[in-house]
Amino acid sequence: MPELPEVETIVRALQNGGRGSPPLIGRVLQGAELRWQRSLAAPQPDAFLEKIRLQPVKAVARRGKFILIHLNQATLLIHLRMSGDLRLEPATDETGSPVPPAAHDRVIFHFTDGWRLAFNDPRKFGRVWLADDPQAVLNGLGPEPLDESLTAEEFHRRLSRFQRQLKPLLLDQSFIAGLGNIYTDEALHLAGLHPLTPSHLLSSEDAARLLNAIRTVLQEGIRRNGASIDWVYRGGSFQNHFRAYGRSGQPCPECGTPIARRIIGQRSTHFCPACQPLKVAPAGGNSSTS
DNA sequence: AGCATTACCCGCACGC
DNA sequence: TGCGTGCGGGTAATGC
Repeated sequence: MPELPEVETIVRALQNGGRGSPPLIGRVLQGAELRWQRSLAAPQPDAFLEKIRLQPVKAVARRGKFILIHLNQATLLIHLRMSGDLRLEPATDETGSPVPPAAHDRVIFHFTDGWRLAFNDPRKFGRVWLADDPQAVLNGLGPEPLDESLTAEEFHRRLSRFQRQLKPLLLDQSFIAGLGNIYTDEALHLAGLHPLTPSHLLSSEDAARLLNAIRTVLQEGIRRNGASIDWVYRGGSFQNHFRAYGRSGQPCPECGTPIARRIIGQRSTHFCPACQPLKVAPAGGNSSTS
């Protein structure tokens, strides 16, 4: 269920407590149960289990949509993909009897204090890595959208570098890290840009407006603890404030025109045909004759 | 050749 | 029951 704001919400809960759970920091790993082998991307199960044993959690962080759990010697990386979630909870109830795993718990980390971190993932798309150097897994990710060091000028240069449709480009994690289907549609609507606009046609003003829109929707998503949609409820409330996503046929909040929906880049895409007109390539230009 | 787009795949649950 | 859909992303094929 994660895009950047949902992952950030989970990370903050593991850092400071929240979402009904205490902090993760400081607990010491005892071991792990691999209930679905393919949820572990690397290394092999035996090496994985041996290396996490008695490792303390020193810090929790996020990069793009990845959750980073820094241990003493290595880093656990978790990607929730479409349906993953994490639960930190006691492994036993008040009477001391073990609490059975939930349906779809794929990996369960056990701590020496009797607590456990369950990686729950109905669709089995999520993955867990253990890496000496997290950069080896994260390599290829584009810039963090909320990082101030990404300037409007640099963003414009990056957009100009490709001739790609905005929607698939913003979904490409090597272009910018953390956006998914919801926040991309929301940002394009807020910026007034058609999802099919070729990226190199954006003016520097367009680019600045788009970067601001991306930051605005991500920050609002974080402020509302993410969005909770489909059957997986996580406590966020951003779904009650969507401008375009999931609102096909309903009035655009800006102009009242019905929101359109079409498939772009294999993903359902929602936009206002009036507020987000398609920018066209300048007429004239190349002649094909020799 | 090289980039951009499209097709397909991967489990599962839910609504119609 | 059957079918369409989905907060993601990798690989392969096709197109320009």
